[in-house]
Amino acid sequence: MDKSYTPELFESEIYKKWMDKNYFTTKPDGREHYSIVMPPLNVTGKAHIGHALDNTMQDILIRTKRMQGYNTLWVPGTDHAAIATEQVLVKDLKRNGESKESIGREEFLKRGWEWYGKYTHVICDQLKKLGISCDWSRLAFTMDENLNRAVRHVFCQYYKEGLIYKGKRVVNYCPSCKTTISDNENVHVDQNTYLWYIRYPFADGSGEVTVATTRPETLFGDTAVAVNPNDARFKDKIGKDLILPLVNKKIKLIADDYCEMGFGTGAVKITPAHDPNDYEVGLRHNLEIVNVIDDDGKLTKEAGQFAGLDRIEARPLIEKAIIEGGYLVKKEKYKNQVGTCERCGSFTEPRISTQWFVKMKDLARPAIEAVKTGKLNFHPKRYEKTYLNWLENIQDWCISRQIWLGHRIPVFTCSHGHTFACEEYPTKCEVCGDTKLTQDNDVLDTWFSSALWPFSTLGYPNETDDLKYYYPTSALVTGYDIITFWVSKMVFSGIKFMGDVPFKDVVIHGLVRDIHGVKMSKHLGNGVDPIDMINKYGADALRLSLINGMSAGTDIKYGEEKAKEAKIFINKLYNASKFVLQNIKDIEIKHIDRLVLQEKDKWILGELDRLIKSVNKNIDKYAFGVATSNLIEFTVSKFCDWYIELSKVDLKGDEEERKQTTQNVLYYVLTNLLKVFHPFIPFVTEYIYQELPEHQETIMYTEFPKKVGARGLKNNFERVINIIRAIRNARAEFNVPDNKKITINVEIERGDRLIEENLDEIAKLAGGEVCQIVKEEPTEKCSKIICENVKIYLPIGQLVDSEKERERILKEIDKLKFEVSRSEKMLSNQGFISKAPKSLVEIEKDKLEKNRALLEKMESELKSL
RNA sequence: GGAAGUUUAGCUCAGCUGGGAGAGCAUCUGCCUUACAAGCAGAGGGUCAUAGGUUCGAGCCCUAUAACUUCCACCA
Repeated sequence: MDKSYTPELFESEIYKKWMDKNYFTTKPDGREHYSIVMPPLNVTGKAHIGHALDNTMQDILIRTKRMQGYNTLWVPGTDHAAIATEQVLVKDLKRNGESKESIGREEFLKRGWEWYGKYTHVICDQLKKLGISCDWSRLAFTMDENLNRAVRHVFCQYYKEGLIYKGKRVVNYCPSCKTTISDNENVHVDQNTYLWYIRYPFADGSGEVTVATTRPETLFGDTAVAVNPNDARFKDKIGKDLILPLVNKKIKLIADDYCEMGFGTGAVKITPAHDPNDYEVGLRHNLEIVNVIDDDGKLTKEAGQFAGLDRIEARPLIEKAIIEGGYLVKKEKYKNQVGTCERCGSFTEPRISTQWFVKMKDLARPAIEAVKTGKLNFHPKRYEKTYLNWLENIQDWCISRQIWLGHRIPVFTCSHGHTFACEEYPTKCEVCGDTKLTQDNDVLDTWFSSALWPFSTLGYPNETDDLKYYYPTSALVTGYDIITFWVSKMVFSGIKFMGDVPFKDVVIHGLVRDIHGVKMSKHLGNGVDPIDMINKYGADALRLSLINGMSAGTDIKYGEEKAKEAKIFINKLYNASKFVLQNIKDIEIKHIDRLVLQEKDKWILGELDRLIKSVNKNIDKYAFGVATSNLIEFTVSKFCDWYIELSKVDLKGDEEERKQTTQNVLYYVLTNLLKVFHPFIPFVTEYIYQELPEHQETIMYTEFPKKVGARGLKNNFERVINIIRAIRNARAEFNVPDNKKITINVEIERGDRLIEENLDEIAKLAGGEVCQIVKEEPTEKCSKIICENVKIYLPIGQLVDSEKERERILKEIDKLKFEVSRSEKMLSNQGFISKAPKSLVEIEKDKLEKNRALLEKMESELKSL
């Protein structure tokens, strides 16, 4: 082993070995399965730190379950991320003076495939560096032919059942991406703008109505003004004609409940083409629908002189015209929220258009039930609310997108106007046999294919063995940001097409933010590149730094510092392992139960047992952060700080049996520690494991420890630890430098074998030349400590300052007095005696007794000073 | 407008079914002790956001308040 921990020397080599040996691949067999499908990675660009977190969590589960003997399948995959990819491609074309239209749909798709082919391996290679143990032989892509088939199959199924329909709706439209986007992708941002109050005069000259708007440019699309039917101010005016400013068109004043009486001016302009509510109003009142914004976000000819102008640039010009026409009543500052496109950030426009929809109500119901009945569980549970709230208020799902990349809607129309959906490309019309067919131009929302992910990747719609065996999957690990986007869609799709939930547990994690808690973004340049971290600190360090201290479902503040810290810890583990290995060369490995264990051995094994139980429990609870902090705590504060130091006594001693026991315990503890650590930091644990005597081919397939296989571990070795601590404390207090070895004299009660057997250990760890038993206080000047029923005399010569000694004892006495009075108070409380658990009362009584005795001793010490 | 989360040491955060406030980093002191100076030993540092309540007992449970964060939502 190298002198210090250098992950770059072995990580990629180990990964290659794992891959070469096909350790990650699996197929159905007789065992119980544990399966996860990886949230598909976007093939745009590179892995970010969130991917690292998400996949590390999955890997922890998979590796643990694999070691526990399950048949573990982890399906990796990528997503075509249509809108984002299309944007990149279009930009590329533009650079070469080309466009989508100029090269045509077929050629464009070809380039898309080329692009995917080129970049898929980039992100996969990055994840491989992370050490994740998914079955790469099953790498799926949402656009693969078999997944395509699943999409078409599902679409047609919906279509046949009448769950898919084409309809007119006001939907969010991004003029920059030139496509419809879903409500989810429409991000509301605060905006400081104005509210324009505009006067709409009655046609007959009998006054006017003032309306307020934040979007004056939509005025050209107004086809009515609405007031509340109960509003006394307008009651007698309802039905009269108003003159639409600038256009000079007559529109009616209508009454509709949608208009709230107390709000604004009491009158609202109705623009059915550009506002979903107005559209509803329009339907009720049979209003004309006038579209004033075109595909490019420019005003249409309806806007007269403003036609062809960008809708936002036109705003001040329209304002000017309104003022000049004498229509502006006032303009006031106003804060509101506007929709922006999640991908490109430009303002979206609500626009009436014809789109494909999935009827959601019936699909949502069983998905809601699944959570309510506990078939599907969120971890942490509070995210059920997000999920339920969304499903319970579900709107029909707009699934059509006006782009080219993606799954083209499998709906065909013949020249006679017959329309039908078809799974495979049809040769003739289903109705009339006409062979002149055209396919719908739109493609499906990316989430339509992602919704099928848990079963499409397992072979659906074929009834494959994989599907029978691995579905439903065991857990889904993802961020809370896509619960509504994705998780909910998988659930209702799974229930609908597979008859069962797609997974039993949904494990939610938070977002990785920068160290100040700000969302990482390219724009701010505050992102931490996981590959950078791996290169600098190793994959294990990156993994550990992301997981350690993480608490379920909450955001993580992350900075490079954390990876550095993690590496420092792993270095510690590495060095401890090196120490063990150096000291167990050529030993005969014995089963732990066959050894004659000393008290310190029992102590560390007892601690190990507690650790193993805790790690098992916390992995089951998906509390990985707790598991790692227990692991680290054990490694540093139990194993390294104490046991390894203690072991040196026997390793260097001349009692062969003791030495062998110690060696075996070291071996046993390290082996088990590596195993329980393996799911979290797979590389270094494999690396060290391979150095151990009697190792197997890989640590990956060793049994995950459940408990320590030795009996009678309970003991009170802690006494020795406390004594050592007390001596160290006293030394520090009297400024005895660590390199000054002293004689430690202990006066013990008769038959205190624990102390008798650990004199060398006490000497070694407390900076003693020697630790010896005395019958009474030595004659030379000593500092005296009472601890754990042992009197300790430290002959530290001139350094003993009787004033200091007195202070020290007084401090001790104060503490004891406080403790005693605390116990007395508790025990004199009738409520406590009668209501608290008996064991607790007993413990308190014991404490009181002990502390009283100790206090007495200390006080007599003080007197003797 | 609705909902959720957070508030604990200078910083980043743990804290189990309620039973004596914890870790890491930072700071200070002493040590290059034969696994590790990327280290070891020791120390200081907290009105657990505020105010009530339940309880023998509250960081933890309940109610209200404040600040911050996030998600959802079509109010001109």
